[in-house]
Formats: sequence, structure tokens, C-alpha cells
Amino acid sequence: MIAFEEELRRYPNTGRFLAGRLRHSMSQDERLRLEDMVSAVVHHEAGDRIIARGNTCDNSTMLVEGFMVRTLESNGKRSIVSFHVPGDFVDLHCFALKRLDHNIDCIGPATVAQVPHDRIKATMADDPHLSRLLWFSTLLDAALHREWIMKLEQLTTPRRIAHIFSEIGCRLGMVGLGRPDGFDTPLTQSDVADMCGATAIHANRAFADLRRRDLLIFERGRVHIPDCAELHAYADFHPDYLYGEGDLALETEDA
Amino acid sequence: MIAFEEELRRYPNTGRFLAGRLRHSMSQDERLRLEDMVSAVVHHEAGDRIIARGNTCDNSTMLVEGFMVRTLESNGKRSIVSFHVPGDFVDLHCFALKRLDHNIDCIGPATVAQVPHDRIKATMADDPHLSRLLWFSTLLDAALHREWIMKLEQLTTPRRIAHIFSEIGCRLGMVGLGRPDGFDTPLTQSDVADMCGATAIHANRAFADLRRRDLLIFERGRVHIPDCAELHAYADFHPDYLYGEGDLALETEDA
DNA sequence: AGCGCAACCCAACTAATGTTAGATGTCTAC
DNA sequence: GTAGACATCTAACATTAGTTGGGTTGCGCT
Repeated sequence: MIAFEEELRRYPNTGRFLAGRLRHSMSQDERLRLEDMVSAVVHHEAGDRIIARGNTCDNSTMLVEGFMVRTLESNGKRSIVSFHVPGDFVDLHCFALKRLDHNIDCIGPATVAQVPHDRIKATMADDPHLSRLLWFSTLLDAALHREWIMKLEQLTTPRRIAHIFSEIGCRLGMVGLGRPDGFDTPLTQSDVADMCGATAIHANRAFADLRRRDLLIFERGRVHIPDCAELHAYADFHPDYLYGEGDLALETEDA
Repeated sequence: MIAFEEELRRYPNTGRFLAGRLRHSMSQDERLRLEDMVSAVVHHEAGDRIIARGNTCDNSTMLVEGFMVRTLESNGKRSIVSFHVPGDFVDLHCFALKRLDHNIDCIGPATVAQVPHDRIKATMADDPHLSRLLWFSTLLDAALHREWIMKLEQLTTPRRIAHIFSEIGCRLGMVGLGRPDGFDTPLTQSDVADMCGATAIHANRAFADLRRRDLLIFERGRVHIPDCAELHAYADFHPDYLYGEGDLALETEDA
């Protein structure tokens, strides 16, 4: 706790983004209890692997600043299966799963808050409502996976890319990091290709296509979106599945 | 409870498959407590929609007999994002999510056990270890989603189909429903196509391809697998992600 | 038996994506 | 400042998948 308070002073964003995705469903008191669960704030370099597939861990990690991706590898080929923005509890999974089935890697430098598993255990025993919110946060990941499966099954590469950037923009907006006209990201075209199941060359063709249509201009980490609504329409992007404000939003009733 | 006991006598498989996936991690006592959570056993016809996207529900459903799929729809096009075999807790998600982001549909007739949400709430308050197992069961769905995202990103249609059938065979085996040389399923080629993000025509080509290679013979719901190991190799199928007996298997330590 | 429907099968053509082989630009290490 | 690494971009050709327009088979119904 002390360590965390110190870090909090040093990195004023830390507190702000804690459980960004859940903030609408948490009482002020729960928010404080969640912050109390944090034992330390840690920095990582670009490319760092926070957790590797098959490892056990005693901590779970909340992303405070930066971008992270979940990856799986097969025959030396990397697949990116999801990504995370500040405010996401990136590996709460490894609390209940113990051994994780995937890797979590930093894209660009990142700051994270660590939550020891014994504090989560204590919460499970003491605080059913907060437990349920933590559970919810992992189910949200599953819902994002499902949406992404659908998009892989239905969309062409340019539309997949449009969908990814729509989602990133929207999720950044949900934690107060959005700009209406775009955002900056450490993702490369080749990372995006690995998210789409396309080759980097084909992803590049798709980016050129989106540029020609004036839907999305991506250059060296700078994403410019001239018209958000048009991009969403092209990608068939409907943000309900993010469980933000839309149809599916979580009710704040008590457990 | 009474209702359930009656049904249990009438359908002797009911108890056998309860929480099939979790059975190795549960004590006998927990198993009984889980069975106590069941309020009723219900039958469904082929094509029935158990839960529709956007609905709330007071019950969660455990699949006792039959096959089910999770579907999402966009522009009238159906995507199947995952499937379930007996022993799976198919919509525990809607306990923590409240409004579900997807549909759950029966493929062929099905028997399910219903678990009221207030009993799950009680479990969350009383029994941290069983709660954690329930949580685990939903995280398992997320792990399956991730594997499937990777396969969509990496494999051609024939290999995707080989992977799906490898997984089904394996999951049936894990709950004692396997045959070494194949299985029966109410899935049609067109269902499988919707799982792969391919057209039914292309799926048919892929089935012909698999038949020619003598890896998998699928005809009218009858799946014959001449050599399981060869099919797995062709599909690059490694069942660790099912969290059965492999590297990643859940430890049975207490919460 | 004969009808109708659904699942399955097939071929020819078109569109999307992968592969190979580069060229160019930008940043960092030395 | 130069070399090397890496990201981006492009073109030509090969493979995979979608589309169109059929045909065949099996099964339930009357």
C-alpha cells in the first residue's frame, strides 16, 4: 500500500485508470477497496512479456499506461488474440486458471499495477459484489473474443482493420483517453496484421485501401480518423459488446 | 431439488455429466453442492434458442445431453463462435453479465439442468472455492475462444474443420462420451461452415479434401476418424488449452 | 409410390489473400 | 556519418475462398 501511494504520487495517472472499464459499476467505496488491493506499480519496456503461457503467477496485473496484447504461438507464427488499453485488468484470468494458456506482451512501454492473488482470495471470501465485478471483467474479455471471432468470420481485411481501430478508439474514449479525430499507438502494421490473421503485406494493402477511402490514415503510430461514424459503418462496428453505455450495459444492482 | 431428483431418475445421464469439465477439480462434497443448485431439468427441440442476445435471465443452464452453439448475427449473417458438449455450463456468463451479448441455440434436441441465479449468489457468498471453480469454468470458455481466434488467423478451411472435429472428439472424450474412431453429431456441413467463416460450398470442398486424405469422413451426422493422431497433426491440434490433463491443467488446491 | 425439402455434391468463374522479391524511408548504435 | 535494423510500400504471380448455377441423395409426409 505505502509503495503504491508513493507511486501514485509519482505517476498521477495510476489511480485515474484503475479499473477504467468497471468504474461505472463500482461504488466509491469499492473503488477504494480495489485500490487497496494493489501492492506495487511496475514499469515495463516495449516488447516485455508480462506473463508467458504455461507459467503460474502470484499476482494479477492491471494496465495503467500503455498497450498490451495477448498472443498465442503455433509453428513459430504469432497470433494476437486481443489487446488491452489502460484501465483493463489484463490477467485476472491467471487467478482462476493458474496456468495461463497465452502470453501477455507489451506493445510499447507500459505501467502496471500488481494485485497479489492472496488479496483477491480475501476479496472472494469477504466481498461477493466486488468478486462479481472482477468476474464480470474477465467475462468482458470473453465477449470481446466472441465479437472478434465473428469479425474474423465475416469481414475482409480492410474491414477487420477498420473494426480494430474503431474498437481501440472507443475503448480509449471509455477511459477518458480518446480524441475525436484519432489516437497514437505503438502498434505497427505488422502487429495489426497479426491481429487480423493477414500477412503484413496484405495488411499494408488494406491500409492503403482505407487511406484511399479517407476512412483511416495510419502512419508510424499516428492514427487519424476523419469521420468516426463512417469508419464504424464501414467496419460494421456496434460498440454494445464493450458493455459501456449501450443496450447490454451492466446493471449496478447489488449481488 | 425434488424435481431434479425425479428427473435424475428418469434421465440417468443427468447426474453423470453435471459439470463434466470440472469434475477432476471438484471434491465429492462440492459435486453434491453443485447438484443441489439445480432447480429443474428441461428438454429442448432442435433449433430452440435457449437465450437470445440482450435478454436478462434468472437461470443459468448446464448442458446435460445434446449439442449447443453460441451465435452472433450481423447483417443477417450467422456466425457460430463456440459450441458446447454435455457437461458444459453453457451460460454461466449471464449471471455476471446480466444481458448476454450472444445467443445460445440447440443443434439437435437437448436436455439441460437449470440453476437459479439466487443459488449462485448464495454460493458466491458462502463458498469461495466453488465460486472460483464456477469462475474457472467461464474462463475456460475464454481460453477456447482464444484458441479459436488463433486457428481462424492461421489455418485454411480444411485444417479449421479438422481442428473443430479434433476438439469435439476430445471434449466428448473428456466427459466419457468419446469413441476412438469418431462420434455422431447433429451438426450439418452448413453449421460447420458458419463455425469456420466459410461458405457451405467451400466447407463442402474442404470436407471432400479431408475425405480424400482419409483424415475425416463426415456423412449425415456420422463422423469417422480413421487415425486421430494424424487428424490432430494435420489440424495442428494440441489439447492443452482444454485444461484437461495437459500442461495447463487446473490444480486442485483450495481457495 | 410419389412429392417436397434439406443436406450434400460439383464445376466454372471471380475476388480476396498469400508469396516472393524487391525499393524506400527512419531511427539507433557505434 | 555510416551501417544495420526495422517499418513501410509496391508489383507480379500463386493459392485459397466466394459466387453462381446447377445436380444428386436421403428422408419424412401424404
